[in-house]
Amino acid sequence: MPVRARTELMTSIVDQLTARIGAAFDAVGLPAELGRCTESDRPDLAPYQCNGAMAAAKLAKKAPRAVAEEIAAQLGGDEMIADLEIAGPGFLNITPAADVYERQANAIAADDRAGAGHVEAPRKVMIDFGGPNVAKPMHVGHLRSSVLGDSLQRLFRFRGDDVVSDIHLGDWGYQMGLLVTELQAEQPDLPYFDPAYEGEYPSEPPVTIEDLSRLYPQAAAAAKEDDERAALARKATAELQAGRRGYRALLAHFISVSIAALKHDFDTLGVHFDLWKGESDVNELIPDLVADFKARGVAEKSDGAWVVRVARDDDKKELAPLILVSSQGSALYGTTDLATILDRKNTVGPDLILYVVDLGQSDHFEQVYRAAYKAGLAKEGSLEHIKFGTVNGPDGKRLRTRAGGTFRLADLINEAFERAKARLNEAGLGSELAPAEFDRVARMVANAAIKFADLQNYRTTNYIFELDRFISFEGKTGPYLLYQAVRVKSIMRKAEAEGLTAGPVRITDPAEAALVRRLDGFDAALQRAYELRAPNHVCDHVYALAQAFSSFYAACPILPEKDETIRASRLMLAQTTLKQLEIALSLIGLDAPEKM
RNA sequence: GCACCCAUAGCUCAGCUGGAUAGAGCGCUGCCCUCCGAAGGCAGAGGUCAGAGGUUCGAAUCCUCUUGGGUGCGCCA
Repeated sequence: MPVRARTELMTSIVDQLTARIGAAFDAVGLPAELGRCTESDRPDLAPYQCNGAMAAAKLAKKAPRAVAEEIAAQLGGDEMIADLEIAGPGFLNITPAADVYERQANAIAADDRAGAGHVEAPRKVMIDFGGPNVAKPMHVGHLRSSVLGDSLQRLFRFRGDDVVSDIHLGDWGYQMGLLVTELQAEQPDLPYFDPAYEGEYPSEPPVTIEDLSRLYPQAAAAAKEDDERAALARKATAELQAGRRGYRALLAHFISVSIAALKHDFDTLGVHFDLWKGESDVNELIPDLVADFKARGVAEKSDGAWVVRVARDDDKKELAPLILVSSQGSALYGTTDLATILDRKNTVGPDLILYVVDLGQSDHFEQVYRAAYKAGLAKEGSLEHIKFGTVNGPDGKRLRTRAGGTFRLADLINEAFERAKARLNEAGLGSELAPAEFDRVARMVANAAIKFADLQNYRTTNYIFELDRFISFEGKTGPYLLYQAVRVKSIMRKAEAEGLTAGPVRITDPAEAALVRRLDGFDAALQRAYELRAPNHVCDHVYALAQAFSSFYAACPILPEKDETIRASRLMLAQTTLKQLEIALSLIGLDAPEKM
């Protein structure tokens, strides 16, 4: 099959109509962009609409209805349009010819991407997951960067970009000094603390992940209370960054222990990174970067520190300068971020970097981006902060444990898993599946619940975490979507067992046409999600598709249908729906089992 | 104090570059399984889109102000 033919076939009905109506606008001397069609807001009147005539009225210096009539006259003999009516001030209501749906359905059925297109010019895109900290266990905030970032990496990759994802661990600052000194207080005899020690350090880490998650809060609390304790940690931080051997060896252990634990959590969620780099990886680049910034006048001295001024005249409020080197001589968060941009420029060469980080850090990233542009480390506009809101409890405040502490991500994942198992047992699935398979299905359900609940909201929304609602199999939830996919799979299995095969789509019922329209909207939904970096548009589409299938399923018998042609057609619709469902689900990180 | 994010049905949330009668889920009221998975479908009630101005043929959407909430604001990350 020639590629060009497929591309031609895969133009959505909306786009085909837009092209034709655009040409009609062009023919009467108006901009073709006015021909843009959309699915109708009034499906009771017609399935598609175009509002261009009203926008054209000013340009054409005519009444909008008159423009609409001219366009309608242009489109008189169009074989794709069965009916075109002018309504209200100048709406064009368009009903496509009956065979349009059939042709489109068959094209989508034949396409292994189920109608989804590619970006026109693929780019190299890096996705920065905003780094869990080595010292601290992941909390619910990390759920959002993980789930959102993962969906974006899947979406961008699917659309054709060359994506490199990086977890970007927080493994370098003051927190590390806190950890080192806290461990020293507990186990002063370890060789890492002996400056005179010259031998090899043990290859076995001196701590477990449990030790780390105990030591850090302990140290942080102590340092908050006691300035001397804090000073000790600061000194250790400086020595670590200066390269003190024992401390660097300890850091390597902390990182490897943390990565092992993080990998476990991320594997459970089904989130994967190409790179497990961290802040400490770019330390070597900092001295030259700082020297370069000073030499070129990008950085200047201010109150004993070296800063990069990033304020702009048209700012509504003055943005504080980015502090490159503190008055104590140490590198800060922003310095490391700049060095990371340099590192990525040298090793990956991205056209675009997306930072999936909560919106509380907006100012920080604005500073870093401006400094990077100013210094020529990145092209203006090539760094984007993909910001997101908080996960809240039922009280509308940040989600906390009953005791008031931060909510650990691992606990949340685990709780969802337990609830999913209980629910599946109620449904009698526990006795039907082998234990390992049962757990696998429960995991899929739990992840679907958590991920869909998160992604169906627009990124910046602060949403309330209610596991009861998310894990429900009824309504707009992840488990419901899995159920729909599983139901279609069951039909396809049964069809295969009975030796029934799919055939060309023929539209015999309004529910079939509605399903085709929904299938046909796939690419538009993906484009919107891609452009806005907003997977909630993918969620909307999957849910609408699942609903359209359910309506179709209720209205149109598939396997029981007596007419062979119609049965084959409906099987084709079911098969195509399943294909698109599975692709769409994969883009939000969900995976449907065979049975549940 | 300043900046940013937000305010839409009883509750939780959508709303694509401004378009007709503002949508979905939960909850509520009715129907629909001798038939493919009813974890479903169909129908209905429920809204001054926080408030007030403005731009526009047209505003939940854009601008200004007010009220109410969240977050951040020079040497933590």
